[in-house]
Amino acid sequence: MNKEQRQAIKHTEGPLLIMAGAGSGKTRVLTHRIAYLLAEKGVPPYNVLAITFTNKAAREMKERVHKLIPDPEKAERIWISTFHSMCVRILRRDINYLGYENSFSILDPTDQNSVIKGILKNRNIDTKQHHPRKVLSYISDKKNELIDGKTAISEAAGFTDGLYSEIYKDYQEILYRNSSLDFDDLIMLTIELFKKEPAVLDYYQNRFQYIHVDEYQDTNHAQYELVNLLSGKYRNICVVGDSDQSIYKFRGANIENILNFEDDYPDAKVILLEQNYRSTETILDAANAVIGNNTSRKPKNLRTERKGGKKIKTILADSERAEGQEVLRQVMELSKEYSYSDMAVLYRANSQSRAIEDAFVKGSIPYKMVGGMKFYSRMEIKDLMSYLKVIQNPHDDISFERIINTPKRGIGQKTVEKLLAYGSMNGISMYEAVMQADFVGIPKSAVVTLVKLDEMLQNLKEKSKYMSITELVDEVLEDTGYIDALEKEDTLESRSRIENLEEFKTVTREFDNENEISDDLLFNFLSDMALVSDQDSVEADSGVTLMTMHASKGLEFKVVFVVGLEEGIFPSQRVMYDEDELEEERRLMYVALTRAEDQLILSRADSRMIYGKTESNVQSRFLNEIPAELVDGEVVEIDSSKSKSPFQKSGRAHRRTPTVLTDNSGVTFKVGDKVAHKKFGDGIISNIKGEGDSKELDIIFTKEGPKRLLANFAPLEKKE
DNA sequence: TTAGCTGCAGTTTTT
DNA sequence: CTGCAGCTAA
Repeated sequence: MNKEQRQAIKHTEGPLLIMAGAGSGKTRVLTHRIAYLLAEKGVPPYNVLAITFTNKAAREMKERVHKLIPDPEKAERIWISTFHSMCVRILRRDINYLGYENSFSILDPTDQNSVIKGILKNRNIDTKQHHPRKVLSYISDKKNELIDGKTAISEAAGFTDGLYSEIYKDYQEILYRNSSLDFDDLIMLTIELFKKEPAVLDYYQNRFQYIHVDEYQDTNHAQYELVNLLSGKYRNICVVGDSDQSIYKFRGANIENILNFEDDYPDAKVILLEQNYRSTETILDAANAVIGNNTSRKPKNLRTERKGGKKIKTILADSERAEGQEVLRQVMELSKEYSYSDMAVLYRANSQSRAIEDAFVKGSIPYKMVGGMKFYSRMEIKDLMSYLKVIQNPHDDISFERIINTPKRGIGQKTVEKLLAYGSMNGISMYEAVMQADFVGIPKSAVVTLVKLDEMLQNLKEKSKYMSITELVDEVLEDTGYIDALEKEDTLESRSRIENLEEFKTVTREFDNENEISDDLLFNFLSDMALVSDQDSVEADSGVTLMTMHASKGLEFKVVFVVGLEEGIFPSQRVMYDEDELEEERRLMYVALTRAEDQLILSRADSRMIYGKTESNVQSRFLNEIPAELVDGEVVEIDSSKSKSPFQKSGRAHRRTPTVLTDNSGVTFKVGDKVAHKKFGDGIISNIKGEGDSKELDIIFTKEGPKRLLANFAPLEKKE
C-alpha cells in the first residue's frame, strides 16, 4: 500500500472521493477499506454496502472481500451488488406500495422494442420517421432524469417532443398493467418508492451506514439521486472513479456527478491515486499524451515504476482482412512469450470483430469473443424464458404474446389483436382477457385452444412451486410441445436449437446448485438472467480476448491490440464534429491504451468494407497524438486475398506462411457432411456458398454453434 | 393462418 | 451483406 491508498482505507467517516487513475489499485483499496471497517472499526457487515456497475465487478469484489475477511458468514452479509440487482432486491420486497405486483418481470431491450412498435402501430405512426430506437432513447433519457410521463407531456416543446412524451406515457401504462419494469425503471421506481414511503427509505438508510460506489463517473442522474438518498442520513459515502474513464455518456452517465462531488459535500476528503501498478512507462506516456488533449478535465498524471518498456508497434494494412491477418501473425509470434489469454484485441464497434474472427478461425488461434452474437437473445432461449416469465408473472403481455402461438397452435394475429384490444379497453392484461375469452369475439376453436393453454400454464405454475429450475424447464419444454415441434421439424436449424436449449440447462443447473427451492426461486432466476450480460460470460479459459473498448474497461492484458484506428471509425463519424463527444471518444482511447501492461500494438487499414462498400479513411487523430519517440517502426501488410494464392504473400521477407493453415482443395464438401474442426470440434455442414478459394461453408458445431468458414483453408476433416 | 418472397433500410458504445 | 417488414399465394 502506498500512502494515499492507506489514507483512503482509514478515512471511514464522512464523505470521501477517491480519484483513482487506471491501474491504481482501486478495487484493492475498496476491498481493504471494507475489511478495515469490519475488523478495526467493528462495523457490522450488514451496515456496509458496495455498489458496482457490472456483475463481473461485483463478483470480483465479493471474492476479494471474502479473502480478506476470515469469517465467511460475515463476508456473506455485506451487500455487494450492482445498482440494478440492488434495486431488484429492494423492489421485490416493497414495490406493491407503488401498485406493481411483487412478481414483476424485467424487460430486456427486445421486449421494450416490441412494446414501442405496438404503440407506434396503434397510433398509426410511421416507424421510419420515428424510429423505435429514437423513442426508446427518449424514454430512457427521461427516466434517467427522473421525469415521469405526465411531467414530460407538460414540459414538451415542439411536435416530436410532444409526440414522444405521449408515447412515453402509453409505454409506462402498458408496463404498469403488465407489472413489468425496464432497466431504467429499476432505478427510477426505487427512488419513487423511497420518496413515497419514508419508512422504507429510513430502513435502508439505517441499514447502509457505510456506502461505496465504484465507477462513480458512470452514474447517471437517477443513480446519483439514489446514492444521495441512501447516504442522506449517515453521510458515510465513499465514491471511487476516474473522470478520464467516463465513456458512458450515451447511456446517460453524467461526468458532473464526480466533478461536483466536492460541491455536493463541502466537507469531502479527496484522495488522488496516481501511482499506476499495471503498465510500463511507454504505455503510460502514450496514454497521458493522448488524454492531455482533452481540455475539460482535471489535470492528473499517472506514474509508474516500470520505467521504459517495449516500444509501441503499429500496423498499416491495406484492408480489414489484411489487418486481421497481421494481427493473427503477431499474435502467433507473441505466443512464444505470452499465453493467448494474456492478449486482447480491442475495437470500436462489434461489427469490426468479423474480420479479426475470420483470421483467427483460419489460423486456428483460440479466441473468445465478448458480446456480438448473444446466446440469450436466440429465439429458442427467448421463447423458453417467455414461458418462465409468464409462469412467474401472468400479466406480462410481452412474454405472453410471444408464447401464445409458440409452438404453433393456430392462434393467429387477428385473435392476438382482439385479445390485446379487449385487454386495453378493460384495463386488464392479455392473460386476463384470455380468461374471459368467451366475450372477446374470437372463433370457438381459438377459445378452446386458449382454455387448454391456460390450464397448462396453471399446471406449470403449480409445478414451479416445488421444482428446481432445471426440472421446470424440462416440464415446460415437454408440456408445451416445444421440443416435439422442434424434433418434428428435424432440420439442421431445429437440431441446433435443441442443442442450445440443452446448453441452457447447464445455466439452470448451476443456478439450482447454488439456490434452494423456495417461493423466490423462479423470480430470482429470472431477475438474475435479466441482469446478466454477455460481458459476464467471459471465461477464464485460454484464448485471445476479442471485445469492444467499452467492454474492456476494468480489465488488463499483457498485450493489447487496438484495431481500426481511422478517422470515421475511431473517432466515430457521428461524433467528429462535436467537441464534447470527441473528448468522450478520446477517453475511450485512453481506456483502451491503459488496458495494456507490457505491449501495445495499434493498427489501421488503408481501406475497409462498410455496408458492402469499400471506403478509405486517413489515420485516426489519436494516433497522431502519441509522441513519435514511443513508437517503433510500422509493419505494412498487403491483402493476400487479392493475389491468386493466399500463400503467395507479398510484403515482408520475415513473414512465414503460417503452418497451421490447411489445404482442403482436394476435398469436396456437401450439405449434410459431418466434419471435425481442429478447434470447434464436431459439426455438420448446413450451407455452402461461393466457389474456389472463396468457397464458404456454414457449419453448425455441436459445441460452438454456427460458424462460417472458408472451405479450402479451415482446419477441417471430413468424417465417415 | 402461415410460409415464402421481395424490397428496404441500417451500423456505436450497454446495465 | 444482413435482418426485418410487408405483401402474396396457398
